[in-house]
Amino acid sequence: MAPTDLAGPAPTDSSPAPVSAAPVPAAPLPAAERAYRAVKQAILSGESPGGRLLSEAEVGTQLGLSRTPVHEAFLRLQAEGLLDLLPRRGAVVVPVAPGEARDVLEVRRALETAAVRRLAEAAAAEREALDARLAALLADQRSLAAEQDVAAFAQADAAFHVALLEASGNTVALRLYATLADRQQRMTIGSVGRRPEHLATLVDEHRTLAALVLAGDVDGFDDAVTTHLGRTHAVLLGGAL
Amino acid sequence: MAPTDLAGPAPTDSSPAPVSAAPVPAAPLPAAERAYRAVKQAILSGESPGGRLLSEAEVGTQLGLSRTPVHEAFLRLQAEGLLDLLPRRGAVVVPVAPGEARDVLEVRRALETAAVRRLAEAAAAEREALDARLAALLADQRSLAAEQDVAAFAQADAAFHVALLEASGNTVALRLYATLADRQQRMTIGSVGRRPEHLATLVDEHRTLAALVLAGDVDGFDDAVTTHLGRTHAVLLGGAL
DNA sequence: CTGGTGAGCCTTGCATGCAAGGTCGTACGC
DNA sequence: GCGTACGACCTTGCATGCAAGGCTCACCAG
Repeated sequence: MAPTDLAGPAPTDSSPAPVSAAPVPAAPLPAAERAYRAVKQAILSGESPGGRLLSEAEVGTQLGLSRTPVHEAFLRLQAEGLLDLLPRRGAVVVPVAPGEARDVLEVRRALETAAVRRLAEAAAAEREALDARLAALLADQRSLAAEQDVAAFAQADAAFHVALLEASGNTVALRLYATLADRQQRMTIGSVGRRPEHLATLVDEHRTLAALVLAGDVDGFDDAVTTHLGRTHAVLLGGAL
Repeated sequence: MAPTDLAGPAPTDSSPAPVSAAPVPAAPLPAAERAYRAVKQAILSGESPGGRLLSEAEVGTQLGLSRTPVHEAFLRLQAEGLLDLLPRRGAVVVPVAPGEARDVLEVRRALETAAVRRLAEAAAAEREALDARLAALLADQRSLAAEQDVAAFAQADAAFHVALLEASGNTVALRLYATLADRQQRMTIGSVGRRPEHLATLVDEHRTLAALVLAGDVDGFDDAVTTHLGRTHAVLLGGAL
């Protein structure tokens, strides 16, 4: 058994919270949320690979929770397309589909270009405010690229692209975009760190993208971001450039 | 009380399924699924307007279910962005945001154009197969337009656009697109039937779109679909053309 | 009349219990 | 040896019970 390893210590008693010595000062986080994050993390990190059969009781025991919050977590993950709930069988981790990388990249391109299109129609002041924000993010990326910290860079990269969506003000697009980030993380993890020497190239491309946004050049952005997304994927995943 | 009217007869006993005289031969549908559909329908149809506070017990009573399946339904609807769950308060129906129509339309345009772009790169045979399918859908639409059955036409219209996404083979995009349809339905319902005399125009535009897809003219499609989506929204919603 | 305080009611969070459904393994018949 | 049927186990579906948290409203003091 023991398909995954979601919890640390196995709780022998059923007390709700084992006192918790977490440094987080905030509320102890509801059980359902803990279950959700734990299972999602296990899936995205590849710890629970595609095809794995998860059972509520099993996960619940490992996390020291009852089945109820785990069940709810499974439901949420099914809605996100990460889990497939089989009626009376269990929950299987949906395997990454063969062409999923291409699918995600295409949608990201479409959403980002749409965001830039809206920005191009907005007041120049709005674009300049965004540009200032992007400049700050670029500075971070430059140092991360210099340190060749691929994991941190991946996060900074995501922040850059999300900033575009946020600035566009299209909340519907932003929500959809967020689910894509999860999927991409899942595809990327496990091969992170493949090409740290190319991170600087990605930063350069980000600078170019920022300039195109500021200029309101939608077509130029569309071309550039298409290339960029493909390269990002290649660098982080270690595929062909 | 009685904010919504989700159930028909009030079940006095707690038997799981009241024999059910439904003509559907399939399984009696799980309780959680029934709760989900009922609540979603109530939201999308506008029966439960934005801002309304729903309680699990209340809905459960109306549907003859316990709180558990209703709770699960609420969770799913929150994931879809239709419900906002307040920790110990209840669930409020998320109101349609002011710019939501524009947001949805932009994303639809982006996703559809992306689909056509991929189709344009695919084999011509694939486009021809799609074209045949679209032609069949167009025939349906023509008769529905003639009958000025706006509700049925709205469904046929959705089917046309979904067919494009399906044919592209981008399952990620297709999933995202499906959630958009829900939102658009919610914006549309309540004003359906405003401009039945313009349905023929929409059919014509669909024919044009189909031709552009067949020809692989991505830019032409992008332009045409942008106009078309705006007009569709206007016709079904009764706004300015 | 106004401000504050307390209790009660309402809500959900979560654990548990029971029952139904499915799968797999085994034993039996051929 | 092979096919089939039966049984036990494992899974989820859902109802229920208990407890915690928040809001509202009434009551009281000033």
